[in-house]
Amino acid sequence: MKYSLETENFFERVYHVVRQIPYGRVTSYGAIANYLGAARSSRMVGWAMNAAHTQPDIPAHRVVNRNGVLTGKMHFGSSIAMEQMLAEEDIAVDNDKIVDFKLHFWDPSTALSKA
DNA sequence: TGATTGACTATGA
DNA sequence: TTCATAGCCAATC
Repeated sequence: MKYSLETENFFERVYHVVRQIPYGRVTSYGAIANYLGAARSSRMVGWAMNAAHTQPDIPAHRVVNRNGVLTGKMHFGSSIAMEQMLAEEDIAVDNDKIVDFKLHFWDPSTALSKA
């Protein structure tokens, strides 16, 4: 079968960025999309994360929406699995939402210091 | 091939 | 401030 190199590349980029998320930090789909130059394609990041389940090294629990809400927690098998993993990284989660999200927020565009 | 969906975000009321 | 709608692009049905 045939894969779209651009799409595959996009997915790879998403995985790469997510892997760069340091311990105790989180980021948003939009931030990743923005770093990839697809700020309007934040949904594609979510789609990539859906496929990220094929990649065991993807800390998807560090990726939330712009409000810091664990929108994808249901994709971790357990509804509490995601917040538990975040709790292990000293990230407080209240009502499926990261406490002081902006303090834990990690912007790849800034952290990776794009050229 | 065409229509619908989706781990989102931004804007308007 | 909260709710509803539009836009985005790719994958799935």
